[in-house]
Amino acid sequence: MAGKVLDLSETLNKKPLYEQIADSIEEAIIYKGEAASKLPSEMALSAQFGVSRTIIREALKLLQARGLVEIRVGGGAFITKPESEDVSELLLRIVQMDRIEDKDVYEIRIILEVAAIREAAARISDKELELLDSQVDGMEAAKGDLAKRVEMDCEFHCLIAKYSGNSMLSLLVESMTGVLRKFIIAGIKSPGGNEDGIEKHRAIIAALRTRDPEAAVQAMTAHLDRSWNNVRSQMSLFNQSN
Amino acid sequence: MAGKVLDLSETLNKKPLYEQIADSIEEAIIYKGEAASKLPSEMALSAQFGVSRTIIREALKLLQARGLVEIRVGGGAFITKPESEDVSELLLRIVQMDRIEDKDVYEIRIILEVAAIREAAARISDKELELLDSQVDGMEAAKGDLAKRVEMDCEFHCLIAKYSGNSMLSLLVESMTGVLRKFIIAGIKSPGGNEDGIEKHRAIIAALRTRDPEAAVQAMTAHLDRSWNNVRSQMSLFNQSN
DNA sequence: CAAACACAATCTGTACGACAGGTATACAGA
DNA sequence: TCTGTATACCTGTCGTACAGATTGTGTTTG
Repeated sequence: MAGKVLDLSETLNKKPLYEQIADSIEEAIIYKGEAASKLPSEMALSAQFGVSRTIIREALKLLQARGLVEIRVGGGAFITKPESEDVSELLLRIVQMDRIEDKDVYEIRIILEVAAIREAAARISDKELELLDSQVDGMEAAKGDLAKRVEMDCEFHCLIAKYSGNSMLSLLVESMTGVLRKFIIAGIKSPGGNEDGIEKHRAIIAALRTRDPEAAVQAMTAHLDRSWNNVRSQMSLFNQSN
Repeated sequence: MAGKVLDLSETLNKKPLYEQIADSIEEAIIYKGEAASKLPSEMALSAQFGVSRTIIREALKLLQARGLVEIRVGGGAFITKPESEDVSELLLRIVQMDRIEDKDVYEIRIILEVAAIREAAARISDKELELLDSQVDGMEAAKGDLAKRVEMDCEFHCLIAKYSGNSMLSLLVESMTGVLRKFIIAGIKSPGGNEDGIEKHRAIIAALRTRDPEAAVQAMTAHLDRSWNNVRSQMSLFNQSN
């Protein structure tokens, strides 16, 4: 009679406290949180949820890995939006652990970027074309600086995806870029790959300028096919000499 | 003169201990770990790395969120491979927080699945065609059980992606399925959507059986276009009545 | 008056100890 | 041989304590 009442909610909530708290905070972030705003301190959250600071910290670690918060030492936890970079990291791990073949990964690049440029060609503005121009100018200027050259190359392709007008497509292309970076580097390092790449990028812009989707697709396909050949030869060389 | 010697290693290692430990364990998992194998206990890791159990626990939380380990109460931490489900969760958060439009998301589905079926048509085996048949049989049998019907529908599309022979494409289609689930549900719930879907799936198999890529693409496109119309009308209804 | 410096409050990082509760293994008994 | 129980092991949770980083404030100085 005087026994404790069975708490069924606890029977179902097998999940440890730190996960429940993490999910609870995540929900609050997604539905009510503004980016860059500061979360209460660990002490405050501890009091607010009625759990120890340990739990709050472990929950924040989960959220940090989910890309939802950024924790600054001595500063606090700030809300951040998960980005394509987070997707890239995750995909990269899967690619490595599942030993997904290079050609399979590169083929996705072709599928996505061809789809992107097809849509971009029909809707790109003059201003956006100019931005692409200056991007290639930057690539040419950074011809000697591999890191910068690579970064601007990646940005070029991401820009086209952005100009497709499809945010999801843009997100995926950006995510794939993180996975593809090693290929892009190999392509630039391959004999003549640096100059050839720049030339092909200009051809892509020229095709876009005609607003003819199929011409743009063809220019992009030509670039990616050539690039893949360069990548393959460069990487097989690397593997042999390694 | 008697000032402390600058410790450059510490200058570079700005990252907190728990992150360093997490990265260290991650590297070990990726390069030397076998799936399902058990990690040392928190106490053992604590001693091994020379840090407190607190740090180990927080590091494990990071790895848990990265999809690299699964922590069982009283059992221990086990190595797991990150899966498409993890990608789905991440993409779903981004889609929600960035308010990416439904049509943009659905369009990616079309792009990926059309690419998948094009490759699958050229290489699918008789046995795989039979498996697709039985999958649709299952969908028909589960016509009344929405949850099961949805799951088998998703599996059907993932199977085709798998039969494309491209692991990366398969991964992305599976990941997108997690994001698209609400659309698939809406499509089935729309008037006639359930039966129509099953019929269209059979048409897809028939097209695949001819091994004609373009015929298969057309069947898939017809299905996805029709489905999208159903989804839109169903979701706008839902939104109005909500 | 303004700028730079110093101090104080706040917050995260890290460590240690303790106990509850879940899991699995090994041993004993039927 | 099978079953059930006891035990060792392991994660979950809590509390305290202190170091180090950051930020804001107030004072001092040019």
